Amino acid sequence: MICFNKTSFKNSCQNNGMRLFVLDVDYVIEDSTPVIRLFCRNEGAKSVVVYDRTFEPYFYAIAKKGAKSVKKKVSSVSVSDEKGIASVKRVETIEKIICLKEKKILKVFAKLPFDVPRLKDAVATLPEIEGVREFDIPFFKKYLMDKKIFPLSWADVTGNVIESSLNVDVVIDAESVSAVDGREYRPSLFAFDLETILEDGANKIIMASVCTDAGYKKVIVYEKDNFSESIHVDSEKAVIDKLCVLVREKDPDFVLTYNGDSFDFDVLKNRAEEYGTVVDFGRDGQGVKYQRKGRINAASIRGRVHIDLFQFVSRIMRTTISSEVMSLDNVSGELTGSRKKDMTWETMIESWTKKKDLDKLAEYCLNDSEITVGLARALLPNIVALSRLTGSTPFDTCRATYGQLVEAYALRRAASEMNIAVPNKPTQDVVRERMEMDKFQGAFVVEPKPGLHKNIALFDFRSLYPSIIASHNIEPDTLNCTCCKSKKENRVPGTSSYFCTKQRGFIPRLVEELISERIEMKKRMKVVDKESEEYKSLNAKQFAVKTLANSFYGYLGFAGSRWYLRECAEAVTAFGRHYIHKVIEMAEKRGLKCIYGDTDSLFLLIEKDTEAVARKFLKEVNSTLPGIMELDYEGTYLRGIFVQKKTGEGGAKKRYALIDKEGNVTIRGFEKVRRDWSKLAKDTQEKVLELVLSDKKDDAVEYVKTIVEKVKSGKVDLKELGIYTTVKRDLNKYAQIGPHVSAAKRAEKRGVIIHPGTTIQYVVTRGSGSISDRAELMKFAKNYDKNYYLENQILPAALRALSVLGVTKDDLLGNAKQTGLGNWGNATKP
DNA sequence: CCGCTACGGGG
DNA sequence: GGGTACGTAGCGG
Repeated sequence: MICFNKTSFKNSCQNNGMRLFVLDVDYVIEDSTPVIRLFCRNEGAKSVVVYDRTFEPYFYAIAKKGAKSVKKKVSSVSVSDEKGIASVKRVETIEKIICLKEKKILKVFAKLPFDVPRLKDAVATLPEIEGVREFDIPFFKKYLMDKKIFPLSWADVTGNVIESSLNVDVVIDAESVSAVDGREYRPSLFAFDLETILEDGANKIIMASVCTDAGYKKVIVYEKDNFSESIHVDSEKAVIDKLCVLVREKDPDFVLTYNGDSFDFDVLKNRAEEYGTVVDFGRDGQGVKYQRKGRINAASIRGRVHIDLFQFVSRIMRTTISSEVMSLDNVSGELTGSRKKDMTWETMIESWTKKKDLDKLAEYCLNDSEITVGLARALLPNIVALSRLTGSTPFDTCRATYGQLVEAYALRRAASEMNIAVPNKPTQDVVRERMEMDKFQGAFVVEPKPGLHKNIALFDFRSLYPSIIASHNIEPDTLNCTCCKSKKENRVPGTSSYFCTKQRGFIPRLVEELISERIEMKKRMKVVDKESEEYKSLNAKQFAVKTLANSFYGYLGFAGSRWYLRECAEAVTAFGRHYIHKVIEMAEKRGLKCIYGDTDSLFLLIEKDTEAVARKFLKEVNSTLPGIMELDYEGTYLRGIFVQKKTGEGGAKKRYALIDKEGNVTIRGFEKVRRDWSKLAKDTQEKVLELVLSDKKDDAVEYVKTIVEKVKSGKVDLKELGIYTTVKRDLNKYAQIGPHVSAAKRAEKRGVIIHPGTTIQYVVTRGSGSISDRAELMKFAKNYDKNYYLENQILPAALRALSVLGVTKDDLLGNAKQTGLGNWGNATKP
């Protein structure tokens, strides 16, 4: 522990209060009392934990009209079951807003957070009670809301220093805790990464690397190597122990991983258990804890924040990132420009089993940690801004879905600012019911006019759905109100529903505020130096605000939502279709053809004076749009290929490729980066798109022909034809035998051991039977099935881009009388 | 068409 | 633990 003068701290804390930066929050039970723990840094970057014993669990109960002596009855409620006895501690009468109206309701206190869900059932079943509220909000969240404390912001704390077993500089027993402004504090960062090898069904640790934002970089290894940054220890166990020592020594606020929740921490925990040791990264000596969060287990470290960047990327950034695969290599390459070191998985295994080039392996391992720190620098401003905006801890923010962001924000604003008793979460049955309902009509899509187009202007509505929610006052409580019944205003297009025009709804109010805040931020950003800290922080804030505003529409139609109403979500898309129709109509009146439109964007063909005509059109459209609705002109593309991609419902989905004046190529919706396609197919498709966009269709066809010839000749390197998949379970537990399982099973018969978690690479070989019958692991493949690779890989990938230009399979095959390679299907019969 | 299964990232 | 929460492509029936 760092040497620290507790006496001076004590004086300061009692007299003036301490200013503390809040990193994380939880609670424990001590002497049958809930104790909130705030994990903080003070202004001198010392680690401080605040104990707050003053916060009591409670929920609300709403009495029926005319019910008598309700308060007394509720006060005497008590539950006794196998979990023990729980009694209502006390009851207060307070005023809260429910469905836009102020009401007197009961605030029912309990002794323990755990008692709340039990007591609320007992209270809810009383004949005098109409309903119960706010029993379903985690205790620590309720604390943050009621105290108006925001994570990653400052709090003023007074109290007494106490002794504790926690591994921190000081612990305070708080008398008061309140939010306060403070300077920017940058949490310290510590990334780590493991390299492992699968042995006897377990992932064993080969080495671990660490990298801090202060520039400390090391690799912990237990085999000899000459890498300059290696720390040598004598066993796998020693790697774990040394890693823990480094974490405690560097004492970081944030521990960073890429997929640590489901990989690195999982491996660490399993190996530590094997050796009877503990992954002691935290401040309580308890090791890593797993918190179930839906599908994943979130690895949490008491007193530090484990940020799993993969979680944040795959949940929140996914729509912002153009790569379809959210691997560290792709994501880091796109966001920071640095990619992973080139090392195939096979090389890695070979390096380890043969103990050769271990220096390179160590260097590769260290690079992963360095890249993770770099990626964190790019992403943390967004995580921080979202935490501050929604009031969620960074631990929760980086693992949140869009729905959870909205819920956290709305809960905060409603409960702690607007005195609203928030609606309950739906029960499982209600969620299921909502999900089983028929899908409602979604956005308007103009089917792409397939083909290669020139001089394309792109327009889109600025924040279409948020603007609609705000402009038309859309939320459950304003739908079909009694006060606006006789009016014709604010009707949902194509329906008889309407939204109130007299009383502002809670959700439209929040959304409108978010939109106008963002406009202010954007304005400020225009006059601020782009390299400045202010600009970067504004950019992160406007991203947070935009993300949140855009999520409200989804939340209105999300089955798990507290503010769900199908009619509201339907109304939003109905207004959306109405507006985009209107713009297309205006374009067509002016002779501008719409070649593709989706939800809020449209591509118009403008043959001559593209820019000038586009700007004039924009001005005309905007003069007709109501309120805050606005169309933007995004720019012009020289050429674009548009393709139809049939999906089950709703027709065409985004699939197009564009090239602008500078030669920048944008590709959307093609499968160029999916790993279940062979490299040859992906490369072919990319090359074809590039050639077509450069107006070289004939060259593209010729190019594919050369590839086809190469495939037919049998001379393609098998490495180009491998298809990757992961074997997820024991091979005998698969009910459905796909090609990869089949290949793995065959390999097993030849003595290869394949455990769950192994990524295999297979090739479809020549012979008879189904594709599964002929799939072989790369290392056993002697040849390849020309027919399969043409039919299922090269031709579909190439035609995806070329068929819209009238190119057929026969064109690519060079002639129409292919007989030697089997059945080509009916579609291509001459 | 529906219903079930497998998958994501990591090594 | 103020309970336990994904979304979807792809295939077989």
